[in-house]
Amino acid sequence: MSSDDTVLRVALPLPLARLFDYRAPDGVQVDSVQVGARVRVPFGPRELIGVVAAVGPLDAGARETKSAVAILDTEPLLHGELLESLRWLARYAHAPLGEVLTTALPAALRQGGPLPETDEVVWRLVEGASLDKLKRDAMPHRLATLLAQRARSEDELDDTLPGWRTAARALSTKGLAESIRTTPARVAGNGTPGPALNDEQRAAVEAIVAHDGFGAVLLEGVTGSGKTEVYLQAIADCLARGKQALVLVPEIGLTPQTLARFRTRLGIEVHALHSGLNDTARARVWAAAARGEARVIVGTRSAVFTPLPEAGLIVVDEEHDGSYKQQDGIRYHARDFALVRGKALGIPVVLGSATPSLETLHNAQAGRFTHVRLSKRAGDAKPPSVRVLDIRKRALDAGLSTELIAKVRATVESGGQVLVFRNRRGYAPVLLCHDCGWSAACKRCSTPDHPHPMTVHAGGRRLQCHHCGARQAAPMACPDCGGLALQPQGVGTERLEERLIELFPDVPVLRVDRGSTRRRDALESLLAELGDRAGILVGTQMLAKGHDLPNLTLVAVVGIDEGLFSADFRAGEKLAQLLIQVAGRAGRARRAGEVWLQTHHPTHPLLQTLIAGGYRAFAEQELVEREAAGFPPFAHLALLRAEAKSAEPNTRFLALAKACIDDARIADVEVFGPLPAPMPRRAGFQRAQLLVSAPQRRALHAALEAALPALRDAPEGKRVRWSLDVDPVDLY
DNA sequence: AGCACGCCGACT
DNA sequence: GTCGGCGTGCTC
Repeated sequence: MSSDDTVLRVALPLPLARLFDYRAPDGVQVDSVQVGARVRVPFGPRELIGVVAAVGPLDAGARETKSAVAILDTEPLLHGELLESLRWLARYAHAPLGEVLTTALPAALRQGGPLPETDEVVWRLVEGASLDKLKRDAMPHRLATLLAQRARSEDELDDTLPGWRTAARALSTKGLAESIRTTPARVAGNGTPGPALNDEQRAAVEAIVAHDGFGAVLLEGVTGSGKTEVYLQAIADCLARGKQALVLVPEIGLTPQTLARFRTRLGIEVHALHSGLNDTARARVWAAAARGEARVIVGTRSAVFTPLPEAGLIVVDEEHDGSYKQQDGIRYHARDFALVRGKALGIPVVLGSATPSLETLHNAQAGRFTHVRLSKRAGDAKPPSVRVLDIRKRALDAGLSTELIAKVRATVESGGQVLVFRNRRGYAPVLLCHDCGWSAACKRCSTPDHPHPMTVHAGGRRLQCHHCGARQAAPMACPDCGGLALQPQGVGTERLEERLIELFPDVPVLRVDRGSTRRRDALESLLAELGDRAGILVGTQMLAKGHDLPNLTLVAVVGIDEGLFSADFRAGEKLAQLLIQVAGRAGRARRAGEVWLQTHHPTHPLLQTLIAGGYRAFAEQELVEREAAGFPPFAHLALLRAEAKSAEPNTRFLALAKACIDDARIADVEVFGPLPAPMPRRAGFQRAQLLVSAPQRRALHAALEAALPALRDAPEGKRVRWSLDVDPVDLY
């Protein structure tokens, strides 16, 4: 075949489920273009950056074929395992490859930028440099003294001597110091040895490093049992074998403390990937990983797309955490994709949690995962005692019972710290008119049947919708009856904070939620400021993990009752995980911890099971119920969502989808709906959904595969915004 | 997803 | 008389 008939099949960043064919640019041999290289191509009136997905013969019936403008990579940017895993993801999510690649690549590379240089710039003193002329303890002198010990990289200097650059320039002008570019050393560094492991931890490390090839290990360890020590030992072993390690952490788990601990213990650079990085920095870490220079990468969800040419281990910390699931665009689950990659790479994948997801527990019980447990808290820390406080018919003060207030008082008076957990931010969840019963609802998120209340903020002066973000001033008088009896109903973190400050004017009261802690390190500095002093923390689930608070002895859980009666089949699992995680904050040091749980439903089965038997007992029972009800992990789900200004296009489109799936006649596939979404209106859009369920993945995918082409072409599909979510986590 | 083309309302 | 609203159709 002549190469005139050979074209590049390019995946473009478009929601179109097909590839586009181009000829090689003028003067470039088609055969020299590699699959996985980026290309700049003309597309209608504009130009796009795509990735060559295949090089192959021109389609027989093809019409015009344009030429690509330029090939951007001589070596493919994506290749081998990562490219194949991403192809798998595109098939699994029923998403166009181009969109998957857009999600997976750092923005700077997606937009056609060059693979960044990853050479380190290292500063050193020139030979025979004399520091005598430098003013003692001035910046140049301090820098020169550091460099006299050994050469240091710019990154290292950023960490150790802020503002060093001016001094470096001065030293350079004086001919005392110079900078050189070097390829980062690949040696495993000299780590600091950690504490001796207990028997369980040692067994866990052995279970991980024993794998020669793929294997999933569920590391189920109670809070404070030292999971991180196990990760660190397994990573050290991985590094010693000359391999790379990838660690995934939840969105709020990537604190400077965590990184510092990894760095000192492993003794080498640890590359962080999180939402705080700019595009350039992100691309640099990606490049360093792709070149095998980055040996340890710690990152949040999207770090699962890091290339690992010399992979040795993947760790998914807090594997049950909801932030691993991407909720828009390509709806991948980082934990599941980590397992896919681990299998393709032939390396172990560690899933760690104190409260494993039911999916993971089920996999472990089915023998697909190795299950290791850490049941003892490290050191002499004891598990916290739990007390359920029945508040039926009790007077409450800003949601707090008299007993609880007394307990808080006793705790802070004895110098301890208290965490008051309330999973509702704002001042109050509802603004109510006591004269006529009117309550403030979000105009854009409410329907006549489903009013969505606006949350009261700023001590009662503002209203805010937590779903669409709408904000407005709180009305002075009731819009319905004109009465002046408007009252905030219920209690949010803001109101709790206000009341606790009044009750305890002598101790610091810190509120920690999305409203108070917008900046990444704000929580850090708040907690650092508090230190070991007596004080009260009020907050949402942001407080549920991370941060060791050794002096925290009382956790007060206030108002989880809404969560006990949610319609979502996963609500119980999420609540149980949250309660265990929050309770785990208490007493991580020598002082024994206590958890006080205020509820109107002390006999609720979830609470009873959780308190009597812990998460384990809850999970066992929940698995039985899920199996009986035919819910995951005993069935596989896909959710087709549709959104439109009015309800009819949604129903039409989803009815067509149902018909398409039914017509495919795949055994055991069930379709539920079209139904209004649990939140039937949001930001002015009517929302509906269709749930597809099958006991086997294969059947589910066959049904979707059969139905999707027709749905993409159908005119009904153009009148709605629709998306498909395979393995949905939230059915909202 | 963009972007162009294409037919109906309030402005210089 | 034009500027611009967003409906629908196409992109190798």
